[in-house]
Amino acid sequence: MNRLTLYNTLTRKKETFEPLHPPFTGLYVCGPTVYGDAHLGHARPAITFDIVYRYLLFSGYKVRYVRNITDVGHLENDADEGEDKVEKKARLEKLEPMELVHKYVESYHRNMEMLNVKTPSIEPFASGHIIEQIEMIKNIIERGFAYISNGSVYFDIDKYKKHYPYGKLSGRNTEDALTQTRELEGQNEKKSPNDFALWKKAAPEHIMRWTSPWSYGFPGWHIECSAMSRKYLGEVFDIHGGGMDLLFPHHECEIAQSVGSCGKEPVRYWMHNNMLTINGQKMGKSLNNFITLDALFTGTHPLLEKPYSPMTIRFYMLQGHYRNPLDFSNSALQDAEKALAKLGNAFAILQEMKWEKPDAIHDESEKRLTGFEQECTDAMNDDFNTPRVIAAMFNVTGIVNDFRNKGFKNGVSEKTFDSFKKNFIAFFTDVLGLKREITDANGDKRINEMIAAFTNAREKAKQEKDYKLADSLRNILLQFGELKDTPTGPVFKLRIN
RNA sequence: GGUCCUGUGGCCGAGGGGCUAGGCAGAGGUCUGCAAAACCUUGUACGGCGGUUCGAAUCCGCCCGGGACCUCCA
Repeated sequence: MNRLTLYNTLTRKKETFEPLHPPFTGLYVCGPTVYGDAHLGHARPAITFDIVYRYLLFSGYKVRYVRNITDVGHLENDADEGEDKVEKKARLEKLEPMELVHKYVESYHRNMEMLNVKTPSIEPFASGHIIEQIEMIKNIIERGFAYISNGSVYFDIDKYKKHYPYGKLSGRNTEDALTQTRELEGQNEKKSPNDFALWKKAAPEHIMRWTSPWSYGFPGWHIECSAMSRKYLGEVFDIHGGGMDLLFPHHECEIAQSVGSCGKEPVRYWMHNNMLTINGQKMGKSLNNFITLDALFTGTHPLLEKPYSPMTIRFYMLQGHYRNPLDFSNSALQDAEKALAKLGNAFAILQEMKWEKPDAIHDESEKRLTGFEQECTDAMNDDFNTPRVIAAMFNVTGIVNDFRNKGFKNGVSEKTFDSFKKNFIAFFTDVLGLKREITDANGDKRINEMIAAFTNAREKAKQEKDYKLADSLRNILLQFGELKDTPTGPVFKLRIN
């Protein structure tokens, strides 16, 4: 049996994955705070953990995948002061907070679907779990790790540190943080600047607020993940994922909250994806280089030379390892676009290919196709190494193309071919979640007729050696898809997206 | 300043003490009305200086460069 290993941020080592209750396993990933359109930065963790989810399923696990939506409590800055992000944006857009949340959740879902990111098993909203959050805060207070101050509740880091280690995930100690922390206004409610809010008393103008034992208010930013992961995955669960930027303070606080409320370490394997840069530069609001996914797909951002399809983005991200930084540039994306087209071409050929009895078995091909599955699973088992899976796939495209071009004269055995075909298709579609964006136009009869009219007209022009007309007809067709002249006649495939 | 990551051929990116990564571009070729596409063949490499070792791109030290978090960001 192949063993999956993954890099655990908690131990800074690759570890063998052993779920608590096999074959069941729980995966929790920090989803977006929905106050704007999803951008490239949201795509990376979504795709990274989509791969984790897909591969766990592929490996036979029964996975419960929880990815939350944060729609309350995430403040404009992390000093536990400032405005709620959702509420501020709602005011700017003149919408009810719930209306704004709905709008951006829809947009997020649409983008994720385009990227072929599978829907999680559960997608809980922070605002839908206020009661669970209040209960958890009560637990923390009962166990003495939080205090009430002016209607707000804060986590008591100093007290917690007397019993449990704080900072073990992010590898930092609070003494350093203390000396580095700036003086921030409104921190007088806290005993120590390291303390963080579990519950905030709402100002009178605050719309999003709920009743609680302490005040009419709202939950702090970190507590929703602790409360919801516990509710759906239990006090201790297998994998928690998110972006590296969430390591501190968000995930560190999650651990403190869970341990503070029940004494148990909540997460067995912490996984973090690395960040993105654009043209070698950090993606930041002040730099105005945040590219929304919609802008990317339509090519409307000034930094973009052209639109890039969702599959190009997905493929590009999978060409790099999730724990390394990834730089976005026009040339890199255009390279990826071409590479994916090539791989997709081999995939399409293979999909339609049937085994034929070869004159002779070609040992080298036989060997490589037989080893293909192992290469792919070895790569995936090694901390979800998608770049190596992709390399393994490119390594066999030559063989596939050879079969197509030269037939099976130097072929492989039926058993080898069938199992290879099955595996290639499985890794392409199920594990990597790729799909071709070019398709046979077999859905709409009228469109097929129109395409046939164009291709037939071009063939006629070619026969009459009216190449000028033939080329202009081809140019028209190329605007809508892919046209290939094959020995058996032209084949047109419509582009979707 | 603190904590951590990283430096691979023209470019992007895996690997990680001796065993071909892969892609894009470049060069040559097949096909073709031409072109494109597709396909085939093919260089160039591990930031610098020391050390460990029979052997280092891979381990260790120092130096130089890039980045992340510590402030809103996925």
